[in-house]
Amino acid sequence: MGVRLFDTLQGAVRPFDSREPGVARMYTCGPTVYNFTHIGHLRPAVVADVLARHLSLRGYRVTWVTNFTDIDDKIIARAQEEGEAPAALAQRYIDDYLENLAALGIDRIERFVRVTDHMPDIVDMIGRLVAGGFAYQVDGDVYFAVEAKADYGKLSGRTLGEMRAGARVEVDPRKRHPMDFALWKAAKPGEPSWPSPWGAGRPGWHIECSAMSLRYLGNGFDIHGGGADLIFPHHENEVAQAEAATGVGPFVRFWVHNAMVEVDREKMSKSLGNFVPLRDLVAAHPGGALRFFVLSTHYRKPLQYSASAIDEAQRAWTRLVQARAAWLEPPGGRRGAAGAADLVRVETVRATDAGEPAGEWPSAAPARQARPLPDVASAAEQGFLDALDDDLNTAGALGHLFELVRAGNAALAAGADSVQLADARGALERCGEVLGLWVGADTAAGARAGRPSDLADRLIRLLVDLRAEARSYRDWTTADRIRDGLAEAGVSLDDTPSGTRWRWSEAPDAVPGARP
RNA sequence: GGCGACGUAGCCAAGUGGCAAGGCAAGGGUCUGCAAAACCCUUAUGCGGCGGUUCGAAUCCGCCCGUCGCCUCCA
Repeated sequence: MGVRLFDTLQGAVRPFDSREPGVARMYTCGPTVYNFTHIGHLRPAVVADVLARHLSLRGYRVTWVTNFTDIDDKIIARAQEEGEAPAALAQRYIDDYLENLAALGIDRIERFVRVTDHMPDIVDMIGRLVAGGFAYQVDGDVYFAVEAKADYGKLSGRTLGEMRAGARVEVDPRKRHPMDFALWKAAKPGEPSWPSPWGAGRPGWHIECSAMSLRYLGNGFDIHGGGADLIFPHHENEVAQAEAATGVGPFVRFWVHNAMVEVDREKMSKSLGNFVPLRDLVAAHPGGALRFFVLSTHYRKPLQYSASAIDEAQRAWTRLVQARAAWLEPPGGRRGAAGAADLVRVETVRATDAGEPAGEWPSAAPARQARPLPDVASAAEQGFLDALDDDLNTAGALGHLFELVRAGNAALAAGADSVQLADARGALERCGEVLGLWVGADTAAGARAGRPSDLADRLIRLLVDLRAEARSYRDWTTADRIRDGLAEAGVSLDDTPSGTRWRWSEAPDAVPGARP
């Protein structure tokens, strides 16, 4: 079927086709770095990361560029409040953002670009706009003339006449049209500035993304992503600038926008002050669990944030992680080969895709039927990938993943060993990897505690063996003491008919030393 | 006022013309020395409301109610 994506400009899902076959070029708008990153910034990054991973899987070489807006009015204002240089303040929050990306396994970004590193590109582009009659100079400022671009408003689906100019901000009387926006702002005394033909100043907000995306990805690149709150005016203005400057459209083939993260049914945002710093969440939850939370809702629907919603997501995520661990190393090791095939047939109520007579509606639910686990696994993986193809339907994809988990766990409970579970385990591993769910799953607790994991593994194994010995003598006091002590140290034990398996507890609170 | 999303179980959430996925929570059972984990069973004759189209509607159309976003801070 191929990948299909919703494009904001056309307002519909359509098949993804890139400018150059086999290559997908993507630009996402990063944060303005004047405050801590919150989960609202995380959402577009996770969505783009999954999109990048999925496109790679579907055979595209993915180039992904994202930016930092590291100079603007808010940064200057904050820096003055804090008595700090704007560049230093920006760097602090860039570091915060990068740390959070790393904690979440967002590792497909090929290039981070900063406004302050691209002044020549920006000045050059503004110059072209002025020369082309799309921009004009007033004092030391340069404005884009929206009336010079006949299709202005096409991305956000509105016309100049429909907009209430000045509804929230007083209109600058020097502008020719109220909607005209700044490309270049003259520097006030004491502000950072860069030279330009119009005098010392700094770029307006929108021009940077046009200039940098054109430089690194070329005109007509494939995907431009970001939060839905950027559609107007930011992306609208980007389109206008870029198409005015290049004279050739379209600037971007697919505009991909995620809906907002909300708190108490209100958008989370830095300006409303209702945000939770991402670093706090990262300290308390594995990256994979946070990704699960974001991906459990389709990216074009609002996502309600709450602490309990995160906890619920982590519990669900833990189910995936535990299945993955259990299938790799069932405690009993090898089993006899006799009757092995029966162990991996699992009950399933899902109707098979084949077998329904065409043109006839089934009148009753199909009877339960046993299917070989490898078949269930490949069907689940297929369903998972089809869901991602369908405009990145991650919530639907997760449904398929849990069906696979139930089938695999059932086989495991019936006595299947790691060899018999290999297909299911492989499918689970691959699917989870596309969503980046295994971040923090393996050694989360151990690594946080800063313990050499080899040593910890050996000591824990020793205690588990001692407990097994105590249990064989029916010495329940000693056995329970070991189990309780390990639990306190963040290690959970799973007794099964064929032996005991241990794992790091997913609750970081239980791990001494996990927090600084 | 304009433009655009959205409303599915106690909660979260897929599904966009033909059997209402999945998860969390809850209850019951199996397993266990007791637990935990895992497994099995149960939980929406109904998808915000009212009309309409259709053999058939959560899905298409109309009206209404409600929530959210954008209309130069924003991911």
